[in-house]
Amino acid sequence: MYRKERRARSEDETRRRIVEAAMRLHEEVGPRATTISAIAARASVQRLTVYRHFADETAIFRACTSHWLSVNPPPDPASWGAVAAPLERLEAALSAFYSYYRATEAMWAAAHRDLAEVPALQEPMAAFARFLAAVADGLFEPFGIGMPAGAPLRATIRHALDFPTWAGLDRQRLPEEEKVALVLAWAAGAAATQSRPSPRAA
Amino acid sequence: MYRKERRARSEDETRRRIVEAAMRLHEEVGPRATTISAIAARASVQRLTVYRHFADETAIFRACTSHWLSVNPPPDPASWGAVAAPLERLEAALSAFYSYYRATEAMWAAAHRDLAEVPALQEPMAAFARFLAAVADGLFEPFGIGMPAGAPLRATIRHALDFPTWAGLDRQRLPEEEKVALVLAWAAGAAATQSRPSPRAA
DNA sequence: ATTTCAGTGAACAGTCATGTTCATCGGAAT
DNA sequence: ATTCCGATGAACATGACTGTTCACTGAAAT
Repeated sequence: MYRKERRARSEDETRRRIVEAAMRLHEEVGPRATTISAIAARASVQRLTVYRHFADETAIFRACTSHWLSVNPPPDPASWGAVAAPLERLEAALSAFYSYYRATEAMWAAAHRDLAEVPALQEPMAAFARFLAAVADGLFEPFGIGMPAGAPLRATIRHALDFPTWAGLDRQRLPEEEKVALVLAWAAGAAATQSRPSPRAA
Repeated sequence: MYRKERRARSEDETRRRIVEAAMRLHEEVGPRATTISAIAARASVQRLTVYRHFADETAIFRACTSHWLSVNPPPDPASWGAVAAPLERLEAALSAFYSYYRATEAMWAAAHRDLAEVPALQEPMAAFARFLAAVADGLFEPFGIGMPAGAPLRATIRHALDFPTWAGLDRQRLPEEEKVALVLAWAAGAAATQSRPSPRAA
């Protein structure tokens, strides 16, 4: 029989080169504008070879996403799990997310931009949104504010964790520490509104 | 001579139809994906006719932008100019912007999404950003906080005026009044940090 | 030495958009 | 009645990408 060893390795090498090329293009021009031709050229591989390794663009996409996430893992909630004080915990999480966003800015910007046009992007982005929601809950809970009253604080935390929020503050040229400090101020303000009753009956 | 009267009117009619078609397409599929062919089809006009009326896509673009802005004028700072109390003034402005954004959501989302890929979009968007900066200044000033100290509040107001901020809060399903209330809470929190000194010397 | 097969290079058909030319229609202006 | 000219419809060349076929190469595996 034919078991192939070194052969399989060089095969994997080619595949890896294709995935890496696709990844860099997703980052540079966005997933939407990334053509199979461009991937092949960037990987120094024949276009046909790409087709041989991946059935369709979605398959390339999946490979890219998981590879990229393994190289750029999002912040781990465990890293601030030990911090008991709610504000410090929030600060730790925000710092982690904001430096993550700074490091991976190009990819997140591209992903958000092309979200509507690239169906294969929607599942992973939705998953990340669920992750952010869970993180927000984990940061909100230690404040010990009940849910109808805590809604503003909860919404503030969730908003702060979003990439577009970071990007918006970054466009204002705020350095990372000031972004974090600003959000902490918002949280303080939002927490203070908890008692403000909605104008029900006049 | 040939002065054309009714003729000119029907000519303008055609032009108007083209601009309207382009506008609706910009809103529906985004400026980037709007092709001249699609504009012609939508306007029930021959493709060649579009070329006759506009030299290049940029020309169509300019016509669209100005027409759209005349139909959808952004909030006028004069409408809250009379409100003296800084917080109420801020509230009035935010309400105005947020209902404007709700009404024109599709276009703003498309514009922000395609900003990088459509050069003709960059000038008008930059102009709008300058407008927002001016509005932010006008809302910040009445608080009477000096500039080094007031930076967080100023940044908060500017952030709140951005379309992506509105869109992010909207994705959290906050109704307009709650968005405004939330931002007011942030502003209160940001204003309260004005005295916090930065850790200069240890 | 021979088999196997990933990758090559070239070609082809198909889709969609661009920008340009040309002869022609038909209503408005004279 | 005749001229003007905006709009038409069809055609053509161009460029980019997709997906597929085919014969071929060359190195790894036997």
